[in-house]
Amino acid sequence: MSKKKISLKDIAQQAGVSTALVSYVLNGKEKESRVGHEIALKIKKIAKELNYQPNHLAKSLRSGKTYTIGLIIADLSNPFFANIARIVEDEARHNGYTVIIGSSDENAEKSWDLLNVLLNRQVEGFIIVSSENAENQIYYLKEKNIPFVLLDRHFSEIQTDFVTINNFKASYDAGIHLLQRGYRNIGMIAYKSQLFHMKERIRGYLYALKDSNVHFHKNWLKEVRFNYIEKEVKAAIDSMLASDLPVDAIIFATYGLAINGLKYINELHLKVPTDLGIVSFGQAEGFDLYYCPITYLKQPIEDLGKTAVELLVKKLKNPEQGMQQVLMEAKLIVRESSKAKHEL
Amino acid sequence: MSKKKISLKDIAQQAGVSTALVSYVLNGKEKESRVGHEIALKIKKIAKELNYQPNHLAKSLRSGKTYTIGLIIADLSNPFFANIARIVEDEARHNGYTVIIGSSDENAEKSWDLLNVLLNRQVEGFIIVSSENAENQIYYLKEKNIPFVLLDRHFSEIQTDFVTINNFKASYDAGIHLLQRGYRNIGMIAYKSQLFHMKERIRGYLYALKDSNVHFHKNWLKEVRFNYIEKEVKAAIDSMLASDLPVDAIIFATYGLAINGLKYINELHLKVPTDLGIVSFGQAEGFDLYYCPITYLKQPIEDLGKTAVELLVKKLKNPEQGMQQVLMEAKLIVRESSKAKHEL
DNA sequence: AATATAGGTTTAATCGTTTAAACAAAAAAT
DNA sequence: ATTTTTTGTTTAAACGATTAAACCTATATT
Repeated sequence: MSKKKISLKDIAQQAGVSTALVSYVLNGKEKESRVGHEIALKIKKIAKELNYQPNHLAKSLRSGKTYTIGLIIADLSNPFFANIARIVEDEARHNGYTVIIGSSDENAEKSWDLLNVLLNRQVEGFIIVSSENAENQIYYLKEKNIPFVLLDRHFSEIQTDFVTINNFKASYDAGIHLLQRGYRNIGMIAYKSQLFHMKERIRGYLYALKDSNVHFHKNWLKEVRFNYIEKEVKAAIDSMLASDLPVDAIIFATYGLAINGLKYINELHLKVPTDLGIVSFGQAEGFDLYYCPITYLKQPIEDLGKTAVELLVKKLKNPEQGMQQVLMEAKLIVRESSKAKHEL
Repeated sequence: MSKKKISLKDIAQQAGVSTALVSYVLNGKEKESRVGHEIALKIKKIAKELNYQPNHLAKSLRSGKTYTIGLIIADLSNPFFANIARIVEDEARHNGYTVIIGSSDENAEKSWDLLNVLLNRQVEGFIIVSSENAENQIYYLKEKNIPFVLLDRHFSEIQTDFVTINNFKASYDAGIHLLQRGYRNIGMIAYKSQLFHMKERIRGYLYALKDSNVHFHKNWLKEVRFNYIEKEVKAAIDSMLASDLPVDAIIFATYGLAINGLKYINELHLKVPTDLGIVSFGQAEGFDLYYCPITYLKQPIEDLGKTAVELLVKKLKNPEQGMQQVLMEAKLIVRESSKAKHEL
């Protein structure tokens, strides 16, 4: 049934010429290589007839270029990242690259695994949404001079190419927004993480309070562990509310935290925004479904993904390309959950 | 900085032997090939020292096996599919396979593109969450004898391997559930689609009514177009409610439909489940966030993904492997949105 | 007429592996 | 002391493509 794969040789045989000619013609080098017009036509015809599909492996082996990039995603089950993956794959393909995606599931060890599998596969470069404790992997890539671009998350202490949003500003904006709307005791729930973007989100929050002369109460900031998210978010909220200076608004540093937090807020029969104002990072349909649409920081997903590909491709085409770092703005989408206090 | 890649040849040189020996040793064939014990150790040591990483391209070219499978996903931005992708990638890697993922975005043409790119890349087989109108692609693969497994969606008129849930039964269960809870005028919003799983969901719904001797009112079933989902879902709901036999419950045939529908139901200030009982296919955090947790059909995501890989790998290892078709059960997770009428 | 140039095609090396087959030397069997 | 067997190693072809170089032949230039 399935006839064997057609190779250059098969075409050459049918046409009664050497494989060299076939290669020249099929790669559009008939001019430079002065292939006879007749024979060129014949070769093309036969190639079409046999439905010739070049073997990418052979091409790559010979040329040293695989036109493949590795995409390591911290958590593919997160819709934000899944969307990024979709964009990256699409954009890369339009640039002639194929993407191999792996989800590290926020686990540095798995990330190493993936990195090695992909390197074995001769990927030319990486786009990485890094997980925590993966610094060594980044250093490794740097040392080996393997091109890569960090996406969404980067490390302040390692000089690399990256594309992220300005997390400090985004968080700062969120804080200022709530303050302007009349909220005073603003809490933040973030992940306990060494990752720079998370620290920036916290820093932005703190500066918003500071710049507004609101005295920060240490009980307002909660850092929960990824692996205990459900339990610890609950505890965080309990604690924030039980304090002598209970919060009247919460900023969630990620979409996942918000989901957990809002669920618990429902359980407690607290009303948003009457009892608690809410702003969250990330976006997802879930926020639209909440009885009170959530104010959130919208990240330019498409732009982030496309730019990451663009930078990487630029670097692959030109190894001399200098460091490229892009910061984008997140946009605060204001909705019901942060309604002005005086309107409540 | 980055020293050139280490090849078998380099190791052979250092050890003062031929590449053949190195290959034997590094592939654990020292026994069969009677390699000297001493030299074997030496080779291993050098390989480790130089941190030798085999070139997968060369291996594949020579052996004809790429240990790569293509995963074509109808819509990677859908969390359900993103999760499937994550599972498939993980499971495949544990079986020694690498996955190249592409999102067809419910577009048959893009799906063709992907298919060809992946075939060029010499993938050994496919796992496909098919989009509509992709029958020709399936026939193509069959004709070419290229192994593949359809996942989540399959075509009733094409004999293929597949792994899906029993959509008829799931939908039937949802219908019966609502009827038992006292709802009488049950509507369904589905996609207008030739895809078998969608037809099955509709069929299950209709049979649930029939078997319960509830007369089906043609205004209760709405099929909306994917590309006009927002507008048409609204129109569907309006129409269902305006009818002389207005619905008191709705089954959404997919997660995406539910999101849109629930948003609109909020806009209309209708209360779930008092005004409208709800059951939906699919799962996502969004459902938990709704003021009234949504009753939904939970699909065994992990099982689906793993089984698809399993079937494909089995087929790759043994081309004689006969047709494999697996139907799994979706589980109805009962929550507030379908509360018994008499308890309201 | 001898030489240079252009036109058209083939040869052969190469990329990094694998592996059947050939080869050589030592050990065992005659 | 031969022959056979075993053990250890190398050779070389193959996978499917690319491409510099070599090679013809015919025409143009001197």
